[in-house]
Amino acid sequence: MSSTILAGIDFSSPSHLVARQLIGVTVLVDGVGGRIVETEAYDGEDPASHSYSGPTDRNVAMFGPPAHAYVYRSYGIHWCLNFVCREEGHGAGVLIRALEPVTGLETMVERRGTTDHWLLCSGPGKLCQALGVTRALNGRSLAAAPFELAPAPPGIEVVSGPRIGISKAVDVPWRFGLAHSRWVSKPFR
DNA sequence: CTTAGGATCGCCT
DNA sequence: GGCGATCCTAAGC
Repeated sequence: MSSTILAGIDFSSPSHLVARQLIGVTVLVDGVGGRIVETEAYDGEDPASHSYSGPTDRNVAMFGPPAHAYVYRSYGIHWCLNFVCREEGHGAGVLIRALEPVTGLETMVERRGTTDHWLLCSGPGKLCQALGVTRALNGRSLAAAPFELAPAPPGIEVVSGPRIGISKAVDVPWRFGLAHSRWVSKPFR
């Protein structure tokens, strides 16, 4: 079996721990990407999670091996990227909500149709468009191309708060962000 | 500044 | 038929 440790993170850990550790990690897709500044954790026992009611055709990747991608379509329009974590079969993952764009700026601008760098990756749907993430990457290993992960630098300061855009478990503080970052989808308070 | 509506797919009741 | 782990645009205050 493949290792669940990537970029210095043990993806077999509970989702909220992985979500916190992912802040500051660099993620590239085909060489385009940046530094993760915002994540949200979801868990198999979590009413707000897609995996709460068990596997379906859409969410089956969440029940597969950790350190793999779960990509789903949101509101019929956007793609959203998750990193599967916890032990296999549990159905947990971390939603990647925002990046600080670092590499491949020209490609992101072209894909997003805006030259405003603040709008390139400041939301789960936006960053998938900027990085070219689609269903084609669903279930793929994060340890292999086109994915490329690099560890976070030491001394990262992480803040947390309630998750965005959900109607269940609204008070669970499983949204994590890089402190003071201007690249998040919405400010923390 | 805030609020409202449309786009449109997969899963639910 | 309804409702999302969203985003964009337009209109109102």
